[in-house]
Amino acid sequence: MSVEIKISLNEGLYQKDPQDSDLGRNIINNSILIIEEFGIEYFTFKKLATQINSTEASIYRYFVNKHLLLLYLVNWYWEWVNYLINANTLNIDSSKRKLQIIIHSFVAASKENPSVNYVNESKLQKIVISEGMKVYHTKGVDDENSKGFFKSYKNLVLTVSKIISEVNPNFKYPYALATNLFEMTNNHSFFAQHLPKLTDISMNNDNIDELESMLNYFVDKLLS
Amino acid sequence: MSVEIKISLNEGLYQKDPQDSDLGRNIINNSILIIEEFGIEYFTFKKLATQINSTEASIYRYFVNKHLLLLYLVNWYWEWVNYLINANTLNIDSSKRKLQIIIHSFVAASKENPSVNYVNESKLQKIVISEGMKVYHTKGVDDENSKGFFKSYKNLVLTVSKIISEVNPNFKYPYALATNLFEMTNNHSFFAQHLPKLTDISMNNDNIDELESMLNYFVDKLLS
DNA sequence: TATTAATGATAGTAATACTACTATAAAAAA
DNA sequence: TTTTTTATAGTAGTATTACTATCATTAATA
Repeated sequence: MSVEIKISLNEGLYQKDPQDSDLGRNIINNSILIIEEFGIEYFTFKKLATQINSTEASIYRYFVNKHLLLLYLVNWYWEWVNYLINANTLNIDSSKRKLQIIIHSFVAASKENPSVNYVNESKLQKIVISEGMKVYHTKGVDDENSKGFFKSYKNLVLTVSKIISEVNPNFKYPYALATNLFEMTNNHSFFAQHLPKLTDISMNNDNIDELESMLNYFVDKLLS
Repeated sequence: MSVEIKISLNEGLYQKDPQDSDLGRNIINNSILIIEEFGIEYFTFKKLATQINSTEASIYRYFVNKHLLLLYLVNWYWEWVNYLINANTLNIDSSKRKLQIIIHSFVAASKENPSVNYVNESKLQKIVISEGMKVYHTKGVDDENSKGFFKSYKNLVLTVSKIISEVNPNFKYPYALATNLFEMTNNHSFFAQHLPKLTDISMNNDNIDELESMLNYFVDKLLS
């Protein structure tokens, strides 16, 4: 028993929809595995082709280059988190509670039931934490932004900012706080693991409670 | 009349200290210009060599690769901001006021009097805003961290966290807030220019007041 | 004057990031 | 059924990147 979720993404992100073929789904699936393990710098279409017994040329039919492939994956994550938030706040009345659920979704997205079998959500979250910000820190942002490649992120931020404004209509920075919550989640996950002197949370194994507490504390204070 | 400031950086960052020779200073100076204008992806040692009428091989004598060169530049910035903070808070008694000065230093670092003639601080700040986070979002972080390559950042965060704790000794997240202030400064500078839907501040020309106000507001609320 | 250090000049290599063209098998349309 | 289209694989080739190595030249130092 599984509910099929079709995540639809901006068509400009790919040459050919990878969700529509075995090879495409294989590309998604295995690029996540390789990037998560070795990082985006190491990752090449050649290595991916070898791993899935295909060829570079075939992969290029799906994605223009590895940057666009990464952007596709990160967009997928943004859409997925947005979906999670909508699903989990559907029957909640309290805006404060909604915001707690949002924070939980940011932190624990990868703990949710996997919804698409060719996407390892847990590894994808790690990619977003480690490589996510690279998709917009390029000289091509403005161009890509005009093509709508960051629409999913802006949507997510809009969703969250609305709830923030419901909690406190006088708060002057709902967008900045929404963005910051998402970025802080990812940054401090990363810092806890790799640069612990830059954070207060300790995150051995997979204990994410501290991070969630901190984000809730920040939000409570700022919106009080 | 100028006060000479020698910024000393971890020796592992370079093969040969670029501050000690004309070629070295030329490398620093021109790499800042190229990276600021075209981004780190476009930047290569070959292009830099052509621009300064030198050779790839000569540049490799100073830096192992472009990643280490970028890390050197970003370290330089971290040290410089740390220096600015120390200089500008020296005779200040109030911790609250110190924190305001810190925020001002983060936001307006590039507006300070230039201190080293082969470093364009204004362009370096833009590099840090656009490319800074890439220096630690790599698979080599742990290794580089163990060599002390992020010491300057950790130092900066330590300095700021101490002041935060002075303002409110009960605040549980001084390190995270310190880091977040620095990262938020850079992120929202970038968002204001390229992805305005992700922030509330509008930053046409070089009006940085809104950003500074926001950061002060966040700090006040969180530490109250 | 001999020695060392710094830089330049040149060459070469493996990997990356592609593009192009052909072949073949399977699916869809005629 | 035959034809056509589509999807993928296979192969080859190119410019650029990211280096490494070697040797020559010049300037500074002993």
